Amino acid sequence: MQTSDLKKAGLKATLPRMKILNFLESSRVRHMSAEEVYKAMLEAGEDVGLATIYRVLTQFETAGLVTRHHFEEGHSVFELNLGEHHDHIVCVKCGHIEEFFDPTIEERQHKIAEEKGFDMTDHALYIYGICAQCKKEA
Amino acid sequence: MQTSDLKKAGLKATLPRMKILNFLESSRVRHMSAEEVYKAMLEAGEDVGLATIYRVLTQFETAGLVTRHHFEEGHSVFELNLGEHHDHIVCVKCGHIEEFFDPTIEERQHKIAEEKGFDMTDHALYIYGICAQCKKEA
DNA sequence: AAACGGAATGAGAATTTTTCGCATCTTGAG
DNA sequence: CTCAAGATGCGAAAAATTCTCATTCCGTTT
Repeated sequence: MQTSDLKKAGLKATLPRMKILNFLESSRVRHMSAEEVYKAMLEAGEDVGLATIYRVLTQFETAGLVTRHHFEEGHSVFELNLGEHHDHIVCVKCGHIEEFFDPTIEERQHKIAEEKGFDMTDHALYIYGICAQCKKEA
Repeated sequence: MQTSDLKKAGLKATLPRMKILNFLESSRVRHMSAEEVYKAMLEAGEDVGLATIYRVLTQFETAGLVTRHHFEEGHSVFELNLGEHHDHIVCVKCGHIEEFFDPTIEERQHKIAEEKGFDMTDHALYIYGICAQCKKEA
């Protein structure tokens, strides 16, 4: 990451913002709550206040750097945007998440929004189920 | 509604549960938060505790009488099940909700779950946008 | 129809998640 | 280097939801 990435997004390049963006880019976990980001960063020795994590993640979302998801857990989950849009299939047993992209569905969604007279701004598709691993273990 | 509806769902037919089911069936608003149900029932003279509303709506969800949605507002929204599955397109300006059903999307979803090795238990598709009315007003 | 046991309710306390207020500190412009 | 605007940190405050536990209700058994 670079300070220029933040500036391009219209955000001042402050230390906490750099640290958070940095952390998201280096994290192998792609979907995290604000709390999880906070704790993981603490463990990594980066002490950024929880309120700041919330504020910055919301700014990142507005700037399009990050996507906020509302899974079924009662809190927001954030994911760094890596360019390509995709949807999610979530295991209701173990929380395992896989991503997919389906052009047919995308196209139908646009058509539906159009038919209903909406200007689509966003969309979210979540498939819930039991993953292969959990099926085996059951 | 009948006490038998609750019994069929495996729930004891208590007065609060009857009142809530009754209320949902008679409400013209189809998507409501627990808080909204609570307040609307109060105004209608039905005093059921908020904690009970939460408990009962969760039980109804488990029993399949009701569906819980996670829109972008940070709280759960409940909808009485009327048989046919459908998805939602939500106006991000005024909160207006329309429902739709698209067989092509449904089919693709099943196929995707299968490909990924999941047993699909549920799925949720939300399209967000600006509705025709709000576009006019802007 | 009276009695009983287990489950359900109500009210408020407690949790959890997220936002706010404000004093202090940084960033970026000049 | 200086300064103002904006950002951060911390704790308080909100908002959403769950929990605790004493009391009440439901359905079954006498």
